Amino acid sequence: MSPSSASKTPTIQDVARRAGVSAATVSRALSAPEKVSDSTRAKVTEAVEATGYAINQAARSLRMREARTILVAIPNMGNPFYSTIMDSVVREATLRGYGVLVANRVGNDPTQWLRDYFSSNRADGLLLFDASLELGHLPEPPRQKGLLPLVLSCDEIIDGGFNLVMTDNRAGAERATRHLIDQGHTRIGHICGRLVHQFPNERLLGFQDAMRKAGLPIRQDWLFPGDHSMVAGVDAGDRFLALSDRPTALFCANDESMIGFLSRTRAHGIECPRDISLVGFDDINIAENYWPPLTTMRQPRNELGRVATATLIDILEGTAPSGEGLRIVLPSELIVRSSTAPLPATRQAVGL
Amino acid sequence: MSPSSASKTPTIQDVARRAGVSAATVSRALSAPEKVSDSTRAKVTEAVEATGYAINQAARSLRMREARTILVAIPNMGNPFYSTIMDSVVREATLRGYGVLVANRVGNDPTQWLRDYFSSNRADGLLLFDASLELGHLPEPPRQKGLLPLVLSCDEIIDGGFNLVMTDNRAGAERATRHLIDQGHTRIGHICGRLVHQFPNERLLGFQDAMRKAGLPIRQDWLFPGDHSMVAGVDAGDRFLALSDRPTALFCANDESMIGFLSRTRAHGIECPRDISLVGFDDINIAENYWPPLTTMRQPRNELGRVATATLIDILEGTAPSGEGLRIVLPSELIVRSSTAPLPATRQAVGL
DNA sequence: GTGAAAGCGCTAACAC
DNA sequence: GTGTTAGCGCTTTCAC
Repeated sequence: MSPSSASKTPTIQDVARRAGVSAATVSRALSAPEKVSDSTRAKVTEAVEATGYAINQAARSLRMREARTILVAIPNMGNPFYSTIMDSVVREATLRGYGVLVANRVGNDPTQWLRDYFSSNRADGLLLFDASLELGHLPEPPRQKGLLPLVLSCDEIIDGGFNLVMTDNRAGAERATRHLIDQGHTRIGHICGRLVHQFPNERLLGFQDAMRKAGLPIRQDWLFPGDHSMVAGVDAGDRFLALSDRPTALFCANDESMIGFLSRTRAHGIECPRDISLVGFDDINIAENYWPPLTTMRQPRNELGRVATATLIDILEGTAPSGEGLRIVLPSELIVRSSTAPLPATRQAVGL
Repeated sequence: MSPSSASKTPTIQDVARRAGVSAATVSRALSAPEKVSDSTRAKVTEAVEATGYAINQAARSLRMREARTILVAIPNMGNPFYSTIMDSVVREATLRGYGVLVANRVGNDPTQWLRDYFSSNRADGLLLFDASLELGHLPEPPRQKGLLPLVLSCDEIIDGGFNLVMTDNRAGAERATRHLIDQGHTRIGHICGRLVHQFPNERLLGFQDAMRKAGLPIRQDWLFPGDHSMVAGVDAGDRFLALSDRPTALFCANDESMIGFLSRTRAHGIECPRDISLVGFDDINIAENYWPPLTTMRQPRNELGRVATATLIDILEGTAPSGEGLRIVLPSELIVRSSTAPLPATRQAVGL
């Protein structure tokens, strides 16, 4: 395979020598083909193939002061919702010639661990999944050189200055809740997502919107705290079981907490949708094959990942529309399966 | 924040100037503190903090000919099994000072996409999850300079030369099947994992081991083809439903295909474990909260990710035991939940 | 359209 | 122990 006797990986010099041109010309032929004559380009192309040359990214990064790499920060990689997004992120980034680095928070300085990636020239931009974890700690101003955060897919409310790509959480939550109302339910509760400093997030707001518009009361004891995890759903199930006066339907901030709730309550004889109707959010892979199949708001995860990545790279390359507090909102979609059912007329009559 | 008026990110020269030493000394103080006097070290430390210096990885990589980065190749990132492993991979790598790059296959040359990462000096080593996708295409010899593959968590059978970190798939599969046998089942089938070139994989082998030892027949029409996906499980469900003579229990190559199977067959009135007992493999997060809660072989996913990463880095740094066809096998564990039940005596009596 | 030369920030010989 | 020097492989003026 290796053409020359030297076992080193070929450099641009090797290509240049073989093509009978200078290294500068090879560089140009590769990154700006139009600046080079046809014959030269052909010679270089041949030489590249013959030598098996691949660019040394480290050298390029050093010289160009850019890593051609984006950093993806995920709070909880095990979450199936995020892991699916990752797929489209990596795909889009690869297509555009960017590498994808993954970061976990390690250590206890919430600022430093992200910052280091940039100051050490390892990444040019940041894709932050789920704002709750880090947003408050991000260095100011957020858009300082080399730190271009792009937040996506959070249901928290983000104050300006950050570039966002997200689903229409509030409208989606309202749609989900309305589905319950349309089915005749009036006694409706909510398993909440993460609340930052007790502030309502977008999905809670959407839930409230729907309830208010329908003239339905929002009962505090039917508002279950949560954090998008399955155990939060299990906890909500416990609280539900302890209730003397129970709702007949629940809007869950995401599918995982819904699954936790279902699992716990079913173990205590509560049947869904016979005894309780549930709508979730996300439409994770398993939603369709759970029992019962989950009614849920589908987020366009592939689009989310693709658009966020494309936008970030556009910003990095200076081709983004503006780069100033961009806000791209993608629509969600109600997927009706079997975890919701009309409230039986009998129960409706007696006010249950 | 920025101490000097220049807005550039500080270099090692800035630190040197501030500490009143040479750049070489700063470099030494940082990477080999024992080679430098106490007082110098103190001055350098102070200067680093004052300037907010962070090393430029691109420059370091260029100079050292190593990227301090590992590449993780995952065939299907959406799979909850893999995404959980990723978490421990990133954690361990970060602890050891390595970055984690994620790769997806893009384009159609199965060799090139991985190779490029190394020849371009972007990654020093490879963590290959699931061998089926790429192993046959990996360049030979596999352990050529700069290409140190480490394969983990595949249930395929890998011929030597690769470094493996994996679960005891064969023994685990045998254990799972034995659990079914212990419950009185004799009519047992299997939803297969990926078969490479029709060769039995380790889990199929383990299934066969258990059946053979128990003197039970392995029926071809109860061996359902699969690929670890949920739809494969759904397909298996269809085949099962079409059977005139059905097994009473199934060992599923993984939890996801088990879930697909459950979902499809339940929609047709088959109740688990009343009508069929099922054991899976993996113990994915949702296994506990599925309905019924899944009996399954737990893989030590965190350990898998941690050990694989640690081993890879050990190899890269030359501190691994050998680096020659290493094979680390981690134990799996039977988790009994509710998807399996003893075969009712009545059905047993009539040979069902 | 192409080449020569400089330099990105770092580390490793080699002096002292 | 510490400084000086060279050079990793690339891109980019600046000449021609």
